[in-house]
Amino acid sequence: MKLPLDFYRRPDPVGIARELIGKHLFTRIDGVLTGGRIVETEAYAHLNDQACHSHLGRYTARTKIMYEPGGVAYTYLIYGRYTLFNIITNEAGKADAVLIRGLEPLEGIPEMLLRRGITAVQRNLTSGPGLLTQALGITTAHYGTDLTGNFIWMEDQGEKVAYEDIIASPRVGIDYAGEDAALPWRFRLKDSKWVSPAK
DNA sequence: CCTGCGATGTCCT
DNA sequence: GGACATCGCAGGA
Repeated sequence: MKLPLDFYRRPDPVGIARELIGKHLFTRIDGVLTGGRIVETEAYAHLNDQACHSHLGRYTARTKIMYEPGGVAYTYLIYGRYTLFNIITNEAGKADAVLIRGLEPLEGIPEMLLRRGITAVQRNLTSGPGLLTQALGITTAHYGTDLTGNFIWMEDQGEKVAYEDIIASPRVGIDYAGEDAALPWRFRLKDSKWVSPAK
């Protein structure tokens, strides 16, 4: 079933990031269904987390969507070439987010290969936050997209992932966050080949 | 207005 | 292991 707004509008982005492992992410862009199983996430909290774009209430053109009620997409361009996809969680004004970092491709694989410009189903089809967005057709144009709508959504397909099968470790690429860089808020499905290659 | 750089990935050595 | 592409945004002037 499609994850409802209630799922997103809760506190504790860390718990939500963990719960999203084993859920499914779908897009229907230009009428084409693509999607897969989420195997890697990271949590970003508006409180006491220097790595979070909304840290200290920072409110800019880029971060304003984070202050909406949970259940919308936060997309942004990184390094001038990759779009990263986050879900916004919590209630309005409590700007938490979860970054989706790894996906096991399941649905619409031919279209995803086409978008990625590769011919074989291999790890770099959807392993990595900048790659899965390409495969799914997510761009900065999807900034603010309703995650319970018909373009981007998540589903619980009934899978129960065992606690010990989810590996928690420090987040990637946030050395600037000082001691918060050590927080174990990156979650990966154990033994999945579809987690991002990042250390 | 101007400058520096990032929640990355790829290619080269 | 290291260089670097490429551009919107953040922050300072």
